[in-house]
Amino acid sequence: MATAGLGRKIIQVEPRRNFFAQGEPADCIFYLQTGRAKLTVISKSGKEATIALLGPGDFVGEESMAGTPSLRMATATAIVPCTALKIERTEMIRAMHQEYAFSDLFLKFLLARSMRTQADLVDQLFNSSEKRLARILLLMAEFGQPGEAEPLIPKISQETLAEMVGTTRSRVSFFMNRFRKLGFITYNGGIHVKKSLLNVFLHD
Amino acid sequence: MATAGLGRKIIQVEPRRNFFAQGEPADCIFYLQTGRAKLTVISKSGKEATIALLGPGDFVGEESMAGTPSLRMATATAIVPCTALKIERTEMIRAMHQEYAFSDLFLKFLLARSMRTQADLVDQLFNSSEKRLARILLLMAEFGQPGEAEPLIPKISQETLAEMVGTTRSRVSFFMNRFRKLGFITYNGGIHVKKSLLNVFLHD
DNA sequence: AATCCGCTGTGCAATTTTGAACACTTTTCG
DNA sequence: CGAAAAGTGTTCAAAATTGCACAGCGGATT
Repeated sequence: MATAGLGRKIIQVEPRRNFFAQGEPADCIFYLQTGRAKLTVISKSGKEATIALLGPGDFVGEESMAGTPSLRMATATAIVPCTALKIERTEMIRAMHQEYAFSDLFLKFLLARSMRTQADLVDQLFNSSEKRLARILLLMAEFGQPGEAEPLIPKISQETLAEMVGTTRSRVSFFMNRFRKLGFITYNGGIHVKKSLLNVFLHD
Repeated sequence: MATAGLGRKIIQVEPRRNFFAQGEPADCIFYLQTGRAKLTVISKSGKEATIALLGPGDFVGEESMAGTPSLRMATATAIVPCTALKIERTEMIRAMHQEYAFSDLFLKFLLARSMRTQADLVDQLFNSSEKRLARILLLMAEFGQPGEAEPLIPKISQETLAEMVGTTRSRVSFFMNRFRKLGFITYNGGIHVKKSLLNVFLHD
């Protein structure tokens, strides 16, 4: 990052504040250094869906790098205090042409993101909402503290989970209790996830 | 393409034959020059889903460009006779570092694909299967012959449509007839689409 | 302490979706 | 050609999902 000469514009974003909002012109891209953020979309009918969680090392707002000046397709919101580099479109293009390492970094990110989104789509096409909830719980656990056997998922409302799974809150509540009875999760000031059990359930 | 020195390995793929199949090692990428192909995924339970249609100018098999040698996440199948460049991973990396124009081309493609997949995911999260079918019909019409007022969608089975929409064939049959009664489409050796009407329906 | 407020656990009726049938109609191909 | 295969229109009961509604349960606010 430093060698690419991009260390200039560092910004801070407080929880619940936006990096940008759906519909705004997309003229810059962010590189998240610390914190957690989410990407959400709002439908015409007012429903909200969370389509991605973002952490350190993620780029936010790639749509700005597509050809013609376009608009933000989603809203990026900080969950906890965030630090990020703000990079103008033109500056980003210059950096990518100048630094192999940097363009490789961005390319790898884009590929990873694209494949993850594709996996989400497949999940949505194939699985029931119960399986999808199980999958999201596993992903969130991993997102929190990678590698731990029985991670704790910070604090997240069933409403938000419902947005991510693509279902209703009452459904999430129902499944969460089922998972609890089955011993897949424990509620103890946050959600503890038994990865092994959940994994078995997820893969049939 | 020519300036990047990639014009060597041209391959032909006949309809119903694969560029590659889900689970195989991913060591090369294809650049589709002529023809039509589709990307499908098969679930553990044997269900099939079509997650993208591919045409001239599309890259196929980007997963091979992700860091560590990985596996194909989907199967790419020719729909009509296809001509494509086959590019080895290492060669692709070299070309991208050597030619700005080429790396820009690939980057734009990746961004477009990523955004399209994201839109598909959002569609899946928000809309009913009827709306999703309407959307797929519109996209397919545009994919066939861009710009025409009342395009004809080549030849596609309800089974395939169902795979793309993420529903069952009987449901597709039901909706297609509804659309016909409402004048959104006509069956006349292929499917004629009244874009204006379908658009109105889609956007509430 | 009393109140408000957001989140959660439940119940239930209405609606949507699945999955599997069955009868036809086209296509494909030996 | 004629049989086999593929595709289509339609049912229908079973299952999953939605959309509400309402009650309890902290935690914060005054």
